[in-house]
Amino acid sequence: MGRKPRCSKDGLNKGAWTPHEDEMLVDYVKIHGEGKWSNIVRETGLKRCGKSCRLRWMNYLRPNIKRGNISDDEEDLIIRLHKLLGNRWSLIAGRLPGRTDNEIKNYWHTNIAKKAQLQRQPRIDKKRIAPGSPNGTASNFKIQSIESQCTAEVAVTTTVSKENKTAQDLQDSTLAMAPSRTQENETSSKGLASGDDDNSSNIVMDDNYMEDFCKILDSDFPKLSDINDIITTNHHSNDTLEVDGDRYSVSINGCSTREIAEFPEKLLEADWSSNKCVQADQGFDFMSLLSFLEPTDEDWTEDALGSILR
DNA sequence: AATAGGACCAACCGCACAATG
DNA sequence: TCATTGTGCGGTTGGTCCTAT
Repeated sequence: MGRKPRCSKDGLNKGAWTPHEDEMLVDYVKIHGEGKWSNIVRETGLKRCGKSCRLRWMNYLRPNIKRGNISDDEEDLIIRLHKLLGNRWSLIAGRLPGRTDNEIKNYWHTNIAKKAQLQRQPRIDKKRIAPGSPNGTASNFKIQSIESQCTAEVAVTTTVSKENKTAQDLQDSTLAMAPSRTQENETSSKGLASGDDDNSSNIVMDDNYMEDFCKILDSDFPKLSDINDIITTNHHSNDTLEVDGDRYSVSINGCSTREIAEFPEKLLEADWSSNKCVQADQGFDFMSLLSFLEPTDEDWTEDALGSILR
């Protein structure tokens, strides 16, 4: 935000750390603990900026840093977590004791990404099918994007179909609910599509619920409990989703809202505490999770869940 | 033995965001 | 309310090591 990087101050060392510098940093942390990195320069005379000190400590000097090759199990976990979390290296590293985000990031780029490239299929970039017939009798608006992952290209499609509103109306209203996602995250997906979605579930929502629901699904890390609340609160016995008297059917990635409703319940039932992959009361990337499961072509079964919990 | 190219990884850079004055 | 500071994160760079020719 317009602030000059402190590391660019004159007189501060850059490049590889010397053993003496390491020693000074370790001594400082032993006495003062982690944090307050910018004080180190003032208090020790170490000619490194705070950021550099933090990085050196976190990635190299910190106790319990695990050195050596990434094991097969660790690689497997990295791939799975990357499926779930994307390039959130610090979160991934948090699930791998002794490994740093930098190390995992490097490993990903030098090993796993390379493997993935070999397996990569021809890519279809964001595809957008414009609204259909202007008379609005059918809603044919569809956005489809590709979730590019290390071993598979998975199309993730959010679908909302309407029965008595013009396609453009629906496009305008629903896109307006979450304008940020498509701007900020090209690999995320969102869309509206035509409405022969017979698997649609039985949900009635008013405007507020619809808005909440879309906001949650379109956030980067919707909370399971939030999704669950919205869906279960509005789950009724008829076959449509109603907003302002208009009827919609909703599906995500081809899954009906009933399946979506069951999905978080199953996730909540799962023993997240033992695998620490994703905590039920924390955020997770719903779309990534869907795309992770999608290639298995399975329902939301315990087996499918088990495959990511393993 | 020399060297070019690739692989690896530590460190840097820019940005975002929360805290603080 | 706004500017500044501190911290953390992901992307990128560049130095070093390794390997093939």
